Amino acid sequence: MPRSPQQNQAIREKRIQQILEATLKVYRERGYHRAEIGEIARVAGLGRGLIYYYFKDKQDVFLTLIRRSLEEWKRYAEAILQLDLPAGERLKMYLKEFCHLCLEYPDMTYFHQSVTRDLNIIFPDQVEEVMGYYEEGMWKPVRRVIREGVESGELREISPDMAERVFFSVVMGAFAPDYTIAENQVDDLVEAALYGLIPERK
Amino acid sequence: MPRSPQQNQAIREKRIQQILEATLKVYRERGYHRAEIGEIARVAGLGRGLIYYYFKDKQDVFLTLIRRSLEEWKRYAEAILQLDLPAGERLKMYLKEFCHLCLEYPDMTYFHQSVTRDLNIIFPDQVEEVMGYYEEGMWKPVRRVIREGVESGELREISPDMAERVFFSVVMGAFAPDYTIAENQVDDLVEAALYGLIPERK
Amino acid sequence: MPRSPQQNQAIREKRIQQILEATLKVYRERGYHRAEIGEIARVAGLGRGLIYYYFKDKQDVFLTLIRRSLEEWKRYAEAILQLDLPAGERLKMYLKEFCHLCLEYPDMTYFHQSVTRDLNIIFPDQVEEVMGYYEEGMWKPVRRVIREGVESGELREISPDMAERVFFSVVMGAFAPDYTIAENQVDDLVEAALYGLIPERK
Amino acid sequence: MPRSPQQNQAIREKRIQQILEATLKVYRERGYHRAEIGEIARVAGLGRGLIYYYFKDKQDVFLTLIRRSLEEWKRYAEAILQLDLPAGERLKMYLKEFCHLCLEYPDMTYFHQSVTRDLNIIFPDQVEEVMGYYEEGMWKPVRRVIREGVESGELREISPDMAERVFFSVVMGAFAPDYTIAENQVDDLVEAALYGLIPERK
DNA sequence: GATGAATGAGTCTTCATTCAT
DNA sequence: GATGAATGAAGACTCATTCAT
Repeated sequence: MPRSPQQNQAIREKRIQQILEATLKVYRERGYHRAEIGEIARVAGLGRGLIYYYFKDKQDVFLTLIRRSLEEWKRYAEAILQLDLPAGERLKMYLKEFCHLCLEYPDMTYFHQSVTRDLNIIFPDQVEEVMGYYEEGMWKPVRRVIREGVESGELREISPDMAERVFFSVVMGAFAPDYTIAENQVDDLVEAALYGLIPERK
Repeated sequence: MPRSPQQNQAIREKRIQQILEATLKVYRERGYHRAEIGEIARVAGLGRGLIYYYFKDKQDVFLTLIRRSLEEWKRYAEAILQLDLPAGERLKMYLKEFCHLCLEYPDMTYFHQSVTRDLNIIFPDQVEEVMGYYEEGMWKPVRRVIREGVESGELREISPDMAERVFFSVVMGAFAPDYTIAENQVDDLVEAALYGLIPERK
Repeated sequence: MPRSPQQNQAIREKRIQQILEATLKVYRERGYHRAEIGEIARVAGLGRGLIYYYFKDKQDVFLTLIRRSLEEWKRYAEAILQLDLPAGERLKMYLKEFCHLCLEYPDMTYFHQSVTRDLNIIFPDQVEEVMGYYEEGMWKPVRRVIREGVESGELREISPDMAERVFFSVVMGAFAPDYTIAENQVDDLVEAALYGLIPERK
Repeated sequence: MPRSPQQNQAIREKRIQQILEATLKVYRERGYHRAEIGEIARVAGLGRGLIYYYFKDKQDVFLTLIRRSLEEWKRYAEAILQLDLPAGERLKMYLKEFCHLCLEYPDMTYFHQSVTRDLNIIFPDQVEEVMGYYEEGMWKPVRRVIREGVESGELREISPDMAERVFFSVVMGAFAPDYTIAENQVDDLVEAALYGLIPERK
């Protein structure tokens, strides 16, 4: 008695989820090269061969994980960044939300930090493609708002590129693997990112 | 007639340098796991076996590279941080110097950024030891000055830990593999790190 | 449709047997260090990687071979040594049976002789463990009977330790690699071991 | 100022001795394959290359060690075995002397025991040659006396081959790596070898 | 859809041997 | 005679990927 197409589709989606979640866990502990497919299968509670039923190869698993999670984040981010508020306010909200999610999903946080840094190693032949995903899901939404802020005079007069860079650096640095800020430090961090370390200029 | 001990010592030191420099290059292109010893040897212009003559194993090559470069940097950093200037000034000098060196030695910069992020993967059994090297060579010298600055009121009233984190995050973020600032952006970056993105608080 | 657990278990057991038997053959011709895993796999008719699927490493293959064969021998030996006969008779039976088996399975014979001699070289970190297997499977069953024989006056009045040693030495020596006794010499050997070289004492 | 031929000869002989002694020590701890030339040189207190000045290759070192030590033993053994005494007495003296030397030079004892067992592994192409050295230095001198003893009725009526085998087995077995008899057990051992385990035949 | 046994290419590492000095 | 730096062939081990069931 074969399954209905709907049942099959549901199974497919569920399996893919299992695999991607297991990938995240294993990657966190082992990094890309030592994240064995067999271990991912084991953690997902599936047979090893099934991964190759749903994905072309190891890279494809990771590529899919990146693509899916960025699409989701993009929707989330744009909901915040398109609110009807001053640019600075929206950035602050975004920053805080970002921090809270990082704290809630540390494996995902580590994954993206690490992967972005090692793109050319993990995807030597698809660097452009993957960078495109990040550009689209992570940078572009914020970039627009920063530009608005700089143009409207709300943000300091440095180049938007630089502002963007500083903005993200502070955030990413707050979730380094050997040091993660605590929930109650988020506000301070956001302050520091937006207003700097030194209070006044002469 | 055999070589003198001095001659041998000179050869040894030279070879170790060759190997470490080759390691840096290969790591930049391949990352830890794909940085094959054979490739490192080839780039160094040496036989594969020689690496094992000078180093216990692959990890030891990397450990030595970390240790040596941090020792050197520590001497350099302390020379700046112990000048007779206000804390803010010293930090600014340090930041700029750091940026210039990052720009001058991009392979070394990438190496340390990447390695610190993947400590538990590259050195699963020596995380503590390696973190100790970074603590000693990178963090401790700056930490003292930041604390001074916070205590003297020169820096904004956030916890020194946080200040330290922000400070380093900005710097490190400026040298991400897919985006490195240009020489003439250094001053802007330093400004942004120290005075933040938003000029005035209400 | 996947294989049933029973089918898998059967395959596993069969493969392990194949590997252990191949190990015995290759060891006989090459010794431990030159017994390459690749050659063992070839002789077993399997892929090289499969050995690492069933065993942790090369040592583990040998350890398993030792453990399994000694367990089997132990059962066999105890069946003889617990018969209701005088100690001397039981030892004679045991000796003869031992000799016959040595002649029937010369690779196994060579294996144990050689391995026991080189324990500290083959298993530098598990000498104790492996010696324990031999103690349990080989020595202990005989030791009990020898002690009985000495206590009952059936055996000459030397220390049981020494008797045990002589007993085994003779047996083992009869199967040296460059000289193995023939089937029809077994009785003579047993005689000589039990009654010595010189017929009478003054 | 070059050395005289005599000085050179003396140096040569001394170096060869150093190397052979070091070989014995290292072999004891590591076995043939793990007995590295570099380690032998280190233990001998010489440079690694010097070994290849005095010996053709690794095998040659071991071959020389075997040849030299057997020549020496042969002279020693024959002095005993040609005394004007009954065969049984001479064998007993020989046995005791053998045991004492084994206890005095345990590395040499282990060496010969182990090497004879692994001839075909260590010298795959020179088995015959090396077996010849053992035949000449170890077996032949004793064999003659055993034959005399059997013919004169002094030894039990088993084949001389078998007697020879038992004789040596007992001796060799007494110096297994995990069990070596003590000085004061030598007499018991000799007794057991010559008179067996069971005192009387019905 | 699902499983896990099977394979072999790719790497690290060891070590006998050579050779410039 | 003597040294130790240098080499590369050989072997253990890992792991992505395939495939019979």
